[in-house]
Amino acid sequence: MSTKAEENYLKTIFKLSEKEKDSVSTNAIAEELETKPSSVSDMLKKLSEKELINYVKYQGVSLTPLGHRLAVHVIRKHRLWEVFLVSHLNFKWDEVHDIAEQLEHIKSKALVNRLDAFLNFPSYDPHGDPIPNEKGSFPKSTAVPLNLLKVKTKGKVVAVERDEPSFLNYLDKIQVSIGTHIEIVDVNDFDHSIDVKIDDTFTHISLEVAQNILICVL
Amino acid sequence: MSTKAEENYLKTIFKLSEKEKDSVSTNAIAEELETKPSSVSDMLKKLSEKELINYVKYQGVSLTPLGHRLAVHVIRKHRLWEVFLVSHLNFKWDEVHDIAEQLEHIKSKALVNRLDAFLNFPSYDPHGDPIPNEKGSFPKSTAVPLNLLKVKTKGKVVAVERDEPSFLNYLDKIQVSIGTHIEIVDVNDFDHSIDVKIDDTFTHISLEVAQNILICVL
DNA sequence: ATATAAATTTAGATGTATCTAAATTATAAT
DNA sequence: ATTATAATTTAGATACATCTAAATTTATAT
Repeated sequence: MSTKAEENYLKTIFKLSEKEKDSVSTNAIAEELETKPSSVSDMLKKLSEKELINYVKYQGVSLTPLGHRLAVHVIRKHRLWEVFLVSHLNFKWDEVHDIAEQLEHIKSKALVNRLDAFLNFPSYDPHGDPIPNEKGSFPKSTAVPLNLLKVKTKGKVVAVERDEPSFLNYLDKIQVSIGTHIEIVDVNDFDHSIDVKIDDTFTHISLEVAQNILICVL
Repeated sequence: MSTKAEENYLKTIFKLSEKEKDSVSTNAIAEELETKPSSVSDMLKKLSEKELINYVKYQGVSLTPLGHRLAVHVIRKHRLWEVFLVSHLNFKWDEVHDIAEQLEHIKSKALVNRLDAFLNFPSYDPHGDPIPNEKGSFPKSTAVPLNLLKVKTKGKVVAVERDEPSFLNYLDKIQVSIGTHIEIVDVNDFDHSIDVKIDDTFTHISLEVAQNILICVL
C-alpha cells in the first residue's frame, strides 16, 4: 500500500519524465515538490526498495512499470475529481487543483470507476489534460503549444499546462478557455511574444504564457 | 489545522459521549479505535494542549466547544459523502462506510457546502443518521430503538445505529431498510427477542439487532 | 483499611516524512 | 588534469502516531 507522500513523488516523477528525456534529477523533484533535495534522496531510496522506481545513486531516477501504473492511476483520480468539481459542483477551473490534490489519494477502485461512469467517461479534465482510462491508457491528442505556431495559423485551445490560479485567472481575463478559437496575427522575433486574435479581439501574449496553451490546429 | 488522527479521536469521543453520560474513558476510546490505551493517552495529551478536549489525568475526557464543532463538522462531511455515494454513484448502504471514512478528512469548506447543495441539503444519511447543517445543528428526530416498543405498536424504520456490512447485509436479508413499516407482534420476556411483521411477512429479531434499529412510531 | 485488580499514564522504541549541516560525487572551467 | 562549483547523499534532529513494558493511580473486594 502506498502512502500519500509516495504517490506525490511518483506523480511528480511521471510529470518530469514527460519533459526531461529519460531520467529525472533529485533537484528537479525537490523543486517541483517544494522540498529539500535531502528529503528527496530519502524518499527515492524507499521508492527504490519498493521497486517503484529505477534508482542509481547520483544518476537520477525513472519509473518502473509498477511505479508508472501507480502514478497514472493517481493522475486519473485527480483529473476525474476535477471534472466532478467543475461540472457538478460549479467550481471554476482555477479553484479545483488543491481540492483534487487531496481527493486523488482516496483509495477505492470502485469509487474511481463509478465516478468515471457517473461523469460519462470523460477524456479530458477542465484544463484540457487527458484522463487515462481504467487500464491506464491516455486518449491521443495532436495539440501543439501556442508559441510554435506560424503567423496566420488558426486553432482551438484544447488544454493548458499549468494549474496555478494566477495563470488561469489571467487566461480568464484575456478570454481564453478550453475551446476558444485563436489566430496568430504576428510573432515578435525579439522576445518571442505573439499577437493573437481571440473572438475578434486582438491580444498580446508573452512567450511564457503561450508555451502553456495547447492548440489543435484547424 | 487538525490531522486525520486527531479528527478520528474527536469523532470517537463525540460518539461515545452520546451514550456514556459526561466523560469518556481512555479504554473506551482505545476499544472503539482499535488501538492501545497508551496510544490514546498520548493523543489525549495533545488534544488537550490544543484545547479540543477537557482532560484531567485518570478522569476521562469531554469535548470543548471547539472540539465539539470540529467533530460535528467531520461527521457532517462523512454523512454527506455517504449520501453522494449511495444516491449518485449507486453504492449500497453497506459499502459506503470505509470510503466515507477517507472522504471525511478532505479539507475544503467550499467543497462540503457545495456538495451539500448539490445533494439538496439532505437531513439524513443512507443509514438514517442525522446530518448537521453548516452551523452544526442536527435535525430533530423522535426515533426510538425497536426493542423498546410494546406489542401491536406500528412504526417506520428511520435509522440504524451500526454500519458494519455484516449488520446491514442481515437487514437486507430480512427486508429491513430505511422507510420499512414494522409492527410488533410479540415480545419474548426471556431473551427480549421480538416477533415482527414486515410487509406482511413475520420475522423473528434478536434483542441485539432490535436495539440498533430506530423506529418512528406511527 | 488494606490488598488486589483494573484502568491509566509514562518511558523508551519504532516507522514515516521531513529538516539542517556536513560529506561525498559528478560536472564544468581553466 | 586539477580545481572549483554544483548536485547529491549521509548523518543526526525533529514531529507525528503508534507500540510494548513498566510504573502509577483509581476502583473493588474482603
